Amino acid sequence: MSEQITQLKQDFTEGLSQISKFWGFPKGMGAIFAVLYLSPSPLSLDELVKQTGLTKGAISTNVRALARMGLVRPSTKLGDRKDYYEAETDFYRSIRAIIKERQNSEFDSAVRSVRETLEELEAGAGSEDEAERQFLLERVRALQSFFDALDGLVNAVVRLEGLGITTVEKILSILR
Amino acid sequence: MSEQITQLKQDFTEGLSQISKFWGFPKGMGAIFAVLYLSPSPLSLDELVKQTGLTKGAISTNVRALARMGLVRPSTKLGDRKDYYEAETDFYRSIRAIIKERQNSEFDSAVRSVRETLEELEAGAGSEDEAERQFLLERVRALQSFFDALDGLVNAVVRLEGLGITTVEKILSILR
DNA sequence: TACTATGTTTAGTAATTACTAAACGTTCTA
DNA sequence: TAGAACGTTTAGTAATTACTAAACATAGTA
Repeated sequence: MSEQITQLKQDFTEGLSQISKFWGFPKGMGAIFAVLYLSPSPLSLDELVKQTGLTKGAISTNVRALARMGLVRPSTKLGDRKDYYEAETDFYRSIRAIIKERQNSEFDSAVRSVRETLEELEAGAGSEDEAERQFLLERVRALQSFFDALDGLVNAVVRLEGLGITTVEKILSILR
Repeated sequence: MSEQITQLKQDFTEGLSQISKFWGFPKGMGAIFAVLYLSPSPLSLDELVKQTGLTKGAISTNVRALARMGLVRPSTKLGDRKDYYEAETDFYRSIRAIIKERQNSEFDSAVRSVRETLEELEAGAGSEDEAERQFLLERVRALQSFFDALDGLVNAVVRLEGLGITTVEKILSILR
């Protein structure tokens, strides 16, 4: 492989690592995805070890996380018991998977806790601090309805089969 | 202030701390915002120290970060040289500010690096590994156009003056 | 059955990040 | 000008996270 192409791949991998880190994922996860994305065929764990410089353990955990997020697909070769992985190339599909994955996370439980706060506030009518309670009620309600709007949007996206460029463009046309 | 309300505020603060952490911001940032959000009037740094349990230093840096993100607004009282802060209650406005803020970050430079990879690939026509080059070109191009689509969406949102529930609902109606 | 090839888990380490405590700088007031 | 009341910066620490190395588990093969 030419010097230049090796260099290009390295730069690209570095870039995706940064992006990964930026979004709160491990740097190594970005690197693994980059290597898979630039490979024309699925790669085994060992090949990933070679190409990323990470150890088996790190690859193993990160690649499975990627698979859960739908950014990577497991695949197998007949008569070969190695696990192979390849990059998902339909990013819109991945986005949906990521969102779905996140819905079962601590994020959702945190959002739920806001709703609980709201419910308790609503239940506590007529207590001593009525004025304050009203104020809090209003604020927490506003936050909750913001979360609900986001949630509606996210769910709509997740339910879609074919979110693609055209859908994005339709949205854009509304926004102008 | 009643026992119960104190408890509610604490739970709420805890919840926002989690959410903050989940999105890759410091836990303390969420706590600061929560306290401000539940306060009917702007709070000084010292009051924030009391109510969050963090130190002046931490408050100082975090509250300024919040201000840059548009989640919090500085305010002043006449004849009082303390800095006061209050929570932004229009979340759609905050979202826009956050996105804007992020545009000048390492994220953008990482995305730029992908574009550079692409340009180099395009420039390198006719080298030895023509087949591989073509393959890489295709893949990197696809990623780039995905980024472009996202970028378009984000920019459209940022440009909007009044992204509100109605806009979100319009989007939702398309998506169904 | 033992051996080999594989992926996973675990215990410890390195690196990063968020925070504290205290020094510092600035501005107002006496 | 000295002192007080602030907010900011800094140097060090605690807490968290991502990783490594190696033990482990499992399944296929001789």
